[in-house]
Formats: sequence, structure tokens, C-alpha cells
Amino acid sequence: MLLSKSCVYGLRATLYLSAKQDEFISIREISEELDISFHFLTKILQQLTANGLMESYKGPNGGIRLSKLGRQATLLNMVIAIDGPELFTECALGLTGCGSETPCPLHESWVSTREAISSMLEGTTLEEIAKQGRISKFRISEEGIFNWN
Amino acid sequence: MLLSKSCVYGLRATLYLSAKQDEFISIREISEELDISFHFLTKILQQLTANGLMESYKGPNGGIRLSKLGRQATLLNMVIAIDGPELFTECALGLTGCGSETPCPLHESWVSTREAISSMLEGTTLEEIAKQGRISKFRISEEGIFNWN
DNA sequence: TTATTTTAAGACAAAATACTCTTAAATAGG
DNA sequence: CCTATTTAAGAGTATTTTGTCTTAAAATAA
Repeated sequence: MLLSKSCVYGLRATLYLSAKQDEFISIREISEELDISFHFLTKILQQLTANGLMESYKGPNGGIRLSKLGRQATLLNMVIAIDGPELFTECALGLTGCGSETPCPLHESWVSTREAISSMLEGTTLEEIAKQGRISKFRISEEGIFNWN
Repeated sequence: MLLSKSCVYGLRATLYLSAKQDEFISIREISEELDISFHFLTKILQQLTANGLMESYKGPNGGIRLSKLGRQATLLNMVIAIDGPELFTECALGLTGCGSETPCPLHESWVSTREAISSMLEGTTLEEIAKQGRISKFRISEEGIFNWN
């Protein structure tokens, strides 16, 4: 699995929020719309607020939203905030000293492959994805079509 | 983590065996040289023999070796035998129906990214890696330099 | 103030992954 | 045949990941 489940849930919630304006959206709503366990999602989003990528507000009409920083962020920032940077730094065979001086057999090709992975996640900001989503009607949940308005 | 630990251990053992000739190498030797738990490695290699990629022989002077099929195989075959094909088939966001008709926001770029991953693992056969290893002195363990003779 | 709604935090449980240990089966050599 | 060596198989343990539940804290509104 490329990304952990926590990370996938976090990304889907992030995409959900990218389509919303500045209002706080309740985690309950997100969890129901995307069919993700409420408490589990809460934990994941707490990590993102701790990293300054989201902002939360307690009480009635409270919820969560992308921070200014979060709106300008890319999916790569979200992935690193949840799964850590290891995917983009470590050797594919898990060897600690692996580098161009003392490489494993996969080293050179893995360096360029993980470039491809980070480009995929870094390519566009959330603002851009949201704009594109309105045109392309991307899915972010198993069932139903998400309203990218 | 791109590959499971089981998979990484299996790949490293595979690379170890690729440098050997037709003799059976004991799993004990591999586990000591590569610093992998003996019993755990045994389990992993059993999967590869079950898939016909390796052959084992019991008793004194017994051990394991790449089968004819295994020598002609690529690392991709080994990865799929251990971790299954999911990495190369599933949606990056874990959505079941994801495809070009009803894509997630990552779909198109993920398709080409996973192409990059499979090319990395498919690029060369074990025979070719072993040949290259003799020239480039690739590492396959934390410490020490592996003898690719 | 009080009740309600929401996130925060932490304990807990379940499942998956990683790893260990014991016993069985096969083979070789004396 | 007997013993030692090796893989096979399966039970068992530990750790990590995933998911649940309960209580606290903050905010709103009546």
C-alpha cells in the first residue's frame, strides 16, 4: 500500500474541504459523506490542525476548515503531515546508508520513481484541484457523486 | 511504506541468491548474512517456492535457490508473489470503482506513477541484476559489502 | 446559568503485520 | 538404522495500525 489508510482518509477529507468556502464543516458531516469512522477521522484531522494545515472551532456551528496555509498546500504536504516523510527519503530496500556512494541495486531508479510519486502529489494546490473538480466531477467517495460547487 | 517488510526481506534474499550459481544455499546463511530473522525469512521464502520462483531442498547441504523461472523473473514478480498485485491495480485513494470513467482526482497521474513503479521493478531480470552487481558492488545489507561473484 | 453541539484527548479493542518458538518431515552420512 | 541438518508447518507472541468508546473542554444559544 502506497499510503496508509489514515493518510487516504485524510486526503479524502482534505479534498472534501477544498471544495468548500471558508465555513467550518463538521467532522460528522465529512465522516458521513465520505463513509469514514467519525472518531478515527477526528484523530487524523487533529494531526492536520496540529500541523497548521487546518483550523478547527468547537461548539455549535463549529467544525473544521482548511487554513490559509492549507489552501495553498499540496497533497504532498498532507501526506507528509500524516504518514511522515519516510516514503520520500528512505531506501526502497530499507537500508540505512543507501545513497549514490553506496547504493542498493534499486537506488538510482527508486530516486527517480519517488520523484514521480512526489510530483503526482505536489503537482497542484488544493485550490487548483477544487477548481478542476468542478469541471471534471471527480469522485472522492465510494458511492454518490460529490458536489464540487 | 511502498513495500512491506516481508517483501523487502524477500527481495534482498532474492538478490542474494541471484549472485549464486545453481547450488542450494541454506536459509540460515542468508538470514545471517542479511541480518534477517531466520524463521521469518523461511516463511517468506516458502511463499516464493510455492509460487515456483524458488526451489528448496531439505536435509544436509539442502537450502534454497532460484528456480529457472525465478532466474528469468523480475523483481516485480517477486513483489507480487509476496505483497500481491494491489499496489499496481488499486486506486491511490482506495476507491473501488475508480477508473477513467469515474476517476478520483489522482486517477490519471496515479496510473502513470504506478507505471513508473512497475517499470522500476520490471526493468531487469535477476540474471541482469547479478551481472550488473558484479560491476557496481551494490549493497543488499546494512553492513558489509556483498560479494557478487 | 443550563442544555446542546461540537472538537480534543485518552483509554480501550480489533485486526493486520511482524516476529518467535516448537514440532514434523525429508535427506544425507556414518 | 541412527543421528544430524535442513526446510515445512503451525501455534503462539509482540507490535503497529485501525477503529471504537467515553469523558472532557470549548462554544453557542436559550
